[in-house]
Amino acid sequence: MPEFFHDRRLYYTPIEFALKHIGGTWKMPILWRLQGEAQRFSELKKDIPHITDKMLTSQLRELETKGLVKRIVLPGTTPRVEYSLTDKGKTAIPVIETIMKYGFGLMQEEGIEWPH
Amino acid sequence: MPEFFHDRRLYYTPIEFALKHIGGTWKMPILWRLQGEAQRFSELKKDIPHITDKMLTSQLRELETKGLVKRIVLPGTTPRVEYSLTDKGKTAIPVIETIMKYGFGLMQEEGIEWPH
DNA sequence: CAATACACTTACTTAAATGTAAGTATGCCA
DNA sequence: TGGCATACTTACATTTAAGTAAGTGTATTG
Repeated sequence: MPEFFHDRRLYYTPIEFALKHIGGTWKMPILWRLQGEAQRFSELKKDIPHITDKMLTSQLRELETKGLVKRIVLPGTTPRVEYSLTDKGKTAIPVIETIMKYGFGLMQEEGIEWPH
Repeated sequence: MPEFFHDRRLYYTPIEFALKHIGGTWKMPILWRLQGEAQRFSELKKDIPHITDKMLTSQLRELETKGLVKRIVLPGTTPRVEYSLTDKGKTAIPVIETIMKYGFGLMQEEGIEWPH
């Protein structure tokens, strides 16, 4: 049977497994922003329109749990937390790029404008 | 605002738009099987473990509506229907391949065996 | 001393995706 | 004539993802 259990869940395909890591509304947009420099919670919030505190926190936690993102509490009095990609997280970037380009292509076919 | 309406729905990113076309549990596995030759409903059902009639029908309908799949009723008495990729559908294949390879990579890291 | 910034958490609700089970029309085959 | 195959549809239940609203603790700023 082409299927497997992992972490109390049954997967049918490698695709499903991949999307468990980077799928959903917010994970890819978050990972995408973490290319290059580490970003603070508040910076991610500013950069990703519509995301709520709760979604940003929960998605970052899941990405951390899966080892794609690293969380670093900066020293100091006021809370300051930085998020960055791990090596594992970096391997997702070309995948995201492929999907994003595909999405842009579909948008173009539909005549959808994207504010650049 | 980097966002747009399409078909009564609000999208925030091209990624979301792309996954509306090929996302979910079944769409990519279906599209993947339609590479090469056209496949009959019953062939797809046999090839895709765990998929139900209802899921296969609904996902094929959505893919048809979005123009990725073509549905052809074969002449004859008994119902015989063939599904194949449109040109638009074919552009999804390299994207799926990328995601699938990424999924295999993640599985390997986790030591998950895949019956080949 | 009150207001604000930051990075969260909690409880609850809504919406979307998926699954279960059964039924349908047509015609063929034994 | 009864059972089976094909390609569906329908009604319903469950599961998962996402959203809403409010609150928390610490510390700085005016």
